[in-house]
Amino acid sequence: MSPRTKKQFEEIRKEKKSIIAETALRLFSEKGYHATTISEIAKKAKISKGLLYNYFDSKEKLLAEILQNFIIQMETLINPNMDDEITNAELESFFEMMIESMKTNREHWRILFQLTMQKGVISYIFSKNDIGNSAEKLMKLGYKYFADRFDNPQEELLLFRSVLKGLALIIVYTPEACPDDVLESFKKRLKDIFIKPKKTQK
Amino acid sequence: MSPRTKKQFEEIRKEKKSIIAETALRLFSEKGYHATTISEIAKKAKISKGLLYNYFDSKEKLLAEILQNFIIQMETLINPNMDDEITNAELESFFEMMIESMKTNREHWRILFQLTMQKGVISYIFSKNDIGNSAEKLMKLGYKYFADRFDNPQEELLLFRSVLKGLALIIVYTPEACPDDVLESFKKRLKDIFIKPKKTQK
Amino acid sequence: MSPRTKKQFEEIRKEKKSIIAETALRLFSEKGYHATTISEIAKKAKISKGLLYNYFDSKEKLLAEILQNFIIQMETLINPNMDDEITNAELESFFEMMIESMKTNREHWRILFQLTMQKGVISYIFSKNDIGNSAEKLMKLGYKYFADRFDNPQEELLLFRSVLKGLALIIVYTPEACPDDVLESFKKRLKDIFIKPKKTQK
Amino acid sequence: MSPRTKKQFEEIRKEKKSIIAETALRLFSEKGYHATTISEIAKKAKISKGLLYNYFDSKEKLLAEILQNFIIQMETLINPNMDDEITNAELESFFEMMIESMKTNREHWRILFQLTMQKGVISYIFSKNDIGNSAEKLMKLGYKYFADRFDNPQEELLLFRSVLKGLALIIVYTPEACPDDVLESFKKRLKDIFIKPKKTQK
DNA sequence: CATGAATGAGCGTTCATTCAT
DNA sequence: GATGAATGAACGCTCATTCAT
Repeated sequence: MSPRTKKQFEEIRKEKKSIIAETALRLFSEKGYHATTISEIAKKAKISKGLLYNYFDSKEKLLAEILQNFIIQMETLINPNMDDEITNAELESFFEMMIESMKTNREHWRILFQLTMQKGVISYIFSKNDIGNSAEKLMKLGYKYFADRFDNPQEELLLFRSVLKGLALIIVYTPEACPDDVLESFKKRLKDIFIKPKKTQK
Repeated sequence: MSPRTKKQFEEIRKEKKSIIAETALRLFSEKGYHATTISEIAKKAKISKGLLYNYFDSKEKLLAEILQNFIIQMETLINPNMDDEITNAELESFFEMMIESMKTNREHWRILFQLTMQKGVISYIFSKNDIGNSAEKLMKLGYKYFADRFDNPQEELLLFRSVLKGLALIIVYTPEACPDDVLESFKKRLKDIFIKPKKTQK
Repeated sequence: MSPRTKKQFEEIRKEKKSIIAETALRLFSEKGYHATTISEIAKKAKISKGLLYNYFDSKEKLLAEILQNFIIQMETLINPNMDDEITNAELESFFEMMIESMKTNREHWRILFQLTMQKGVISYIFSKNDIGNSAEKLMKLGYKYFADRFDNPQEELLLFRSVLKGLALIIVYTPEACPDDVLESFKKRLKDIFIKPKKTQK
Repeated sequence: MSPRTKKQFEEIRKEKKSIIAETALRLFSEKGYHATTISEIAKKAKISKGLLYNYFDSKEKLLAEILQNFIIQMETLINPNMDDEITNAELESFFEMMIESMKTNREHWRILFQLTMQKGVISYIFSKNDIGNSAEKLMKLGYKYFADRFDNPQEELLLFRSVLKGLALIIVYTPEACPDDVLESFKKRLKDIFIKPKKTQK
């Protein structure tokens, strides 16, 4: 029974923090941020309220921290590694990754959707990330992608964004409405629509 | 000097009620139902909290009343007049009307989006309407529409729903991202994709 | 169509005031003073809230005024006309009158019971009447009555007061529990118990 | 330094809950249920409003919990152990226990009196107990008791109930009006009146 | 590290009272 | 005289947060 080493303590801390975060994630995504109480999170995570505040400074910080990693991850996904152009292959893999992410991170996406739909909370969280910048940059690259391939790039970009956003909603909120096989053929359909060779410069 | 007539009172009531409802509509749509307080609504509507309850029985009823007309309107829009089949013309006008509704009822749609994304609140309000039924019926008719025209109707229905949902989000939350002219050509694009003659029966 | 005379106006005022008072009396007695709202009284009396305040200064004053007459009436009932002694005949008629009053003024009595059972409200109302004094005086005379006739006057006075109070509760709150015929024979029983000739002075 | 044990917490809870309940009991009995506010109870109990709700779910539940034990106790008192008949000894001990209860549970009785005198509140609390049933059964047994002993049982039952009710009011609200010695001789007087041998069957 | 008792600001709501008409 | 819209203080209650242990 030697006293636990610092490392072990840290391990425990990390694990407990993770449990809390996951519990909160689930509750936030199900009931919404405002409708979820700290008491409920603590109870479901089987710890005391006091301890929760030992790990997270506030309810808002808890939310922020939960989304932090996910947002960073999304940022890298959104933020193409090259700065000048999106290739067909990149768009294709962007598709795949986004859909994969929606399927595996349903709860994060739900929270994100809720937050983007109301003023206030989100700004605080997003202010710490470059996600706004990344999104803007992506939009420009996207526009260029479509401009290089379609006669009406704005229209096509809008279609692209609509489909993706809508699909996200469906996957995240009514997954039973898009079983895997349908989703697979659906992806093909999307590729048929959006992935085209660049127009030849005359 | 003489007391106000019944008509005058009615006038006052109607007008004030309308002011309150509009203020609440705006705040609910901006900040979300839960994050909006009665105090805030009252302050923004420049009345006392007490008076609000002279016009609306509760916060929930206020929300319900705000959405009531809109939901009924949506229901008739969603609920096709014929029970067996959707024609090309009907789908086209459905498009048009939905997009028109999103543009003119941005705030109602925002609230609706928020509500559908969290358990609880919505059920009470929707329980009084057949919107669930209508939606289900529409889904079936939609499937039939695509089944009559496409080789892979499930996939096509998913595409259709995705585009519509996504477009709704964009129009409602970032209208600056889809100016009228782009939207017009976009509608044509959609029609090209989804409106097709029925496959001939062999 | 000559304009109404002052007298007529007063007549109308008086009548309306009476309607309000009666409505309030009924509600106070049924639901209790605190649980009855001014709005409810006004609605049941078919007048506006504002008008009610034209006739009564406040809810408390309304209550006070309702009880005023009744209390005065009770006071004269309680307050024996002679100052030195209660005769057998007087006690008998006191019996009769009290029971009669309970039967005919059920609602007033209910309010009175409620009020005597809580601090605060009652003091204000009773402070304007001599009912406290009268009661005290009566108690002394009562004691003398029993002292002149019974070996254990204190005990007998307690019995007397208990019976009367309890009977009041029963008549006022569960009148169905004492139909007229039972009540009649009951009165005889009471007289048998309490009405006796004075003990002869040795 | 080390966290409190479960036992310690239980101790604290129990004690504080008791303080709150006693404070509420006193205020309810003095001012009435409706006229007593949660703020007042909290202030008098020297805790915050919030804490009160840590111990009691609502004002109504607080009332219910305060009365719960007392009502159960009353029920067993009221509910005679045998189902067919009340004996002289039982009536005598019923007397004694009732009077004892009124003296020691003055505040509970006050609340009970108040509640029985207004519609609404009481029903909720009583619905959970069989007190209504018990009372009804007692009434039948009581009638039988008097029918077996007196020529006019209805009248005698009414007298019995009146005396008891009235005495309760006096003991509970003006205890100074019935000192112990008077009460003792009073009880004897009552026994003389009501306790008699059964009439012999002819 | 861990507990949950305790706080207090603020919530949705009610209602006696006032006042312009 | 008569109306009911309007007020505001106070109600019962909730909950993020703190802190003694």
